[in-house]
Amino acid sequence: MPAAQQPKTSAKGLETRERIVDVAVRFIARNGARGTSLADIAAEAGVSQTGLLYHFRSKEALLNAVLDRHLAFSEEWLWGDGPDPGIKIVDIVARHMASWPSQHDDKVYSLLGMNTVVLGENVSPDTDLHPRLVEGYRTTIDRVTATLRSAQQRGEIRDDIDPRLKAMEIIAYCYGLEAAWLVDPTIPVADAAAQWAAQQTTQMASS
Amino acid sequence: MPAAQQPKTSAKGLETRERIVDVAVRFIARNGARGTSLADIAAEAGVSQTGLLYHFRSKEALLNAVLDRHLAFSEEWLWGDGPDPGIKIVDIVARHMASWPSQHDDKVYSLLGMNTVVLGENVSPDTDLHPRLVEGYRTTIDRVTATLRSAQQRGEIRDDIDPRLKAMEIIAYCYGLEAAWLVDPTIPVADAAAQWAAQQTTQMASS
DNA sequence: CCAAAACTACCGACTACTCAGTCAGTTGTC
DNA sequence: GACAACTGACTGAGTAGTCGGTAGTTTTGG
Repeated sequence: MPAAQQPKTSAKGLETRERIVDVAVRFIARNGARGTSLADIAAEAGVSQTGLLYHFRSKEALLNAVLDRHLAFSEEWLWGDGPDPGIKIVDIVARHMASWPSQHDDKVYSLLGMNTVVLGENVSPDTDLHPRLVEGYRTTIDRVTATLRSAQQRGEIRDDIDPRLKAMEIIAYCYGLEAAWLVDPTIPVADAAAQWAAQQTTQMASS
Repeated sequence: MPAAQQPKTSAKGLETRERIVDVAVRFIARNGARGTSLADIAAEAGVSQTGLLYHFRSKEALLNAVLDRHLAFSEEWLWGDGPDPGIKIVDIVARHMASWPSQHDDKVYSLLGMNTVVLGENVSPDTDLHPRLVEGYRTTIDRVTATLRSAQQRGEIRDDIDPRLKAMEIIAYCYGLEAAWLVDPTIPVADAAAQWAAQQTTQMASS
C-alpha cells in the first residue's frame, strides 16, 4: 500500500515533492524520523514547513513516501543485475558490500542508513512503519529463498541445506555488517565480505 | 567512561536509582531514547519527573547509566559461561539465540532491543552514545577474535581463516538475526541458529 | 479570443502540545 | 539540625499541524 497522495499535481509540484523526499531520505537515514523535524527537511529542500505540509498532509505521509522511495531503490540496487543468479547470489552480495566504502555520502549510504536507523525506530509493533518493514523483510526472504531453492534443484547447492534458513542467514549477515559499518566505517567490510563469500560458496556447493 | 553520579547516596536512594534504570532500559529497548520521555520513565518508576532528575542530572546522564547497565548485563550473559570456549563459541551463540523466543518480555528482550534500537539511534557520529557504542563493538570483536585465534593455535580451526574477519562475521550475523527477530518474532530463530552453527562448525574445523 | 472562475502551489502567523530542565520549597531520616 | 530524597509549579525551546491568504497558471463559457 503506497502512500496516498493529493489527486492532482502539476509538473512543478511533482518536482518539489521529489526534492522534499530526496532531502528527507538523507536526513532520516542519518538521524532517524524522530530525530528529524519537518522544519529541518523543509529548510534544506527550500520550501517553508507549510509548503512541505501542502505536499504531504502529515509527517507520517512523508515517512511513507520516504519508505516507498527506499524500497524502490533497494529493489533496483539488489535485483537490477539480471535474472536468477543462483549460488552466485553470495558473490553479488559480497560485491555490493565491497562497494560501500567508496559510496559514503551517496545514495547507497542512505539506503543502508534507512535499513538500520528506520528499522531501529520501528521495532515496536505499534509504530507507523512497522507493518511495512515486516512485509519488506518477508518479501526479501522469499526472494532469496526462491533463488536458493531453484539453485538447489539445479544441483548447484547441497541438498541438506534448508533454503529458507540459509536465506535468513544471508540477510541477517548483510544487515549486521551494514549496521557495524555504519557505526564504525573503519572496519574492513570488503575483506570480511570476501572471506564470507568464499567460505559460503565452498560450503554450500554440492560435492 | 561510566556515567558520573551524585557523590553521596543512601540505600533508599540507590534503590530508587536502580528502579529508574530498570524502567528506562525496558522503555528505551522498545521505543528508543528519543521515543521515551523522562515523564514516561518517572511515572512508571513511581517518582515525579523532578525526582528522576534529582538522581540523574540530565537525560543524557540517565542514558549513560542505562548503557552501563546494558553493557554489564551483556557481558554477563555472553561471557559468564566460563573461560575460553574455543570453537564451541558458535554453539554457545546458537544456544543463546534459541533461547530468545522463550524470553520475550524479559531482561533478555531488553538486551536485544538495546542493541538494535539504541544502535540505530546512535549511528551518526555526533550522537551522545556513539563513541561508547563503537568502543563496545570493538571490545566484543577483540574478544571473539582472541577466542578464535587461540582455538586456531590449538589446531581446532583451519589456518586459512582470518580470526578477526570471522569474528566480524559472527557478530554481524548475531546482530542481524536479532534485529530480524525483534521486528518479526515469528521467524524460526532456533532453527536458523542451529543450521548456522552446524555449518560453521564443520566449515571451520581443521580437516 | 478573452475574461472570469477555479485550482495548484505556495507563505507567514499562529496554536496546542510535549519535552528537558530549573527553582523554591517540604518531608523524612541519621 | 543537617542532609538526602523528594515534589509542584514553572519556563523556554521545540514540534506537528491549522488557518487565512496570495501569486500564478489552467480551465471554462460567452
